[in-house]
Amino acid sequence: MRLTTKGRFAVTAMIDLGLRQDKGPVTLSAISQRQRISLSYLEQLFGRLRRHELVESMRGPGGGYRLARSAKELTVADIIYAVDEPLDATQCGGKQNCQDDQVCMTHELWASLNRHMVDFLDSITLQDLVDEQREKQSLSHQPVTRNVVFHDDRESAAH
Amino acid sequence: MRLTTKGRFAVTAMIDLGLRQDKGPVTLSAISQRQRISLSYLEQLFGRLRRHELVESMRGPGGGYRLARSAKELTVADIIYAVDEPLDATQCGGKQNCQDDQVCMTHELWASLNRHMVDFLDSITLQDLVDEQREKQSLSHQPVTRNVVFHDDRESAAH
DNA sequence: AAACTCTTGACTAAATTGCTCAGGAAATAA
DNA sequence: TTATTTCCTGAGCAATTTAGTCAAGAGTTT
Repeated sequence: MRLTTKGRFAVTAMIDLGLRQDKGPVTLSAISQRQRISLSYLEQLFGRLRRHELVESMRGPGGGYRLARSAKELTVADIIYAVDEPLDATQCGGKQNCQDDQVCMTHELWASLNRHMVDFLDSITLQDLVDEQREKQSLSHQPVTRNVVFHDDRESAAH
Repeated sequence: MRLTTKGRFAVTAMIDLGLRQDKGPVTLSAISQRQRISLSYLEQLFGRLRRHELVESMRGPGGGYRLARSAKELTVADIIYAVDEPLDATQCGGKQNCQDDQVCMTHELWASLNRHMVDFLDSITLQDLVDEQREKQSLSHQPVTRNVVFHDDRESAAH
């Protein structure tokens, strides 16, 4: 399980889609404008999301993308795996050049943390994130900046 | 919060250190051999870990590294932040080129998922991982491969 | 002095990120 | 049929990151 900005772009776009798909298919150019992600990059990401059957596409005017399943049955882990592809994490990658116990231990260390991560990200559904987002929007129409705490404490401590 | 193989190397190395530091300082070359991570790369990683005061170093024969605090007070998030540095995640990075609500929404989407991740990784201590590892080693001295399930189901489905 | 270990910095090949650009292919509307 | 809209594909690319190598040094111990 790898977590980079690529996966984040995908999750962001999927939340946008989840928030709006009730009014029919959502075009990539709309998502591009709202979320400030380049159209071409979105096309790449949605190509993968489609091939992994997380979204469905419709061409032509009035077309766009729709979720292929209910947002409740779509987890963050699903999305990240769709765009972030394989990654075997361990050096020996399950293959059997794993000759002594020590390499297997490295193997095990990884697998362990990885399992934690996957379990966690698999427990968050797209619906959760959509709901969270709807709540925030209905609560305040003031600048949302107040909510954006982030991990600034850590970062300012680092520098 | 970014999660790449770099962070994993660091966590692996720290678990190795946690498992062995009771017998005195642990050298990087020992970790390098056990975990199959290049010595030079470990040197880079431990430079950061030391500067963030997660580990202490001792030079000369018999020297090596030791945890700077108890493994209970060291979380996975600490380690990952130490080696993976800043990363502002949002496009506007807290700065005020965030002119309309829409950019702020992207902002908010990120911050939200990020908070989930940080909370989670902050809840796992190095001690947790060390204990888990000790348990596994004492349980079986058979090849550990059985435990390594990973996400193969997902990957084989993809290809 | 010799051996050991950390420490720093310069450099590098390969991969990944986040695009641009150029063309198609399918669906709809005129 | 033609124009328009949208998805779809692939090539290419600059910047950054990854995971190293190599070389020289600085502090400790024997």
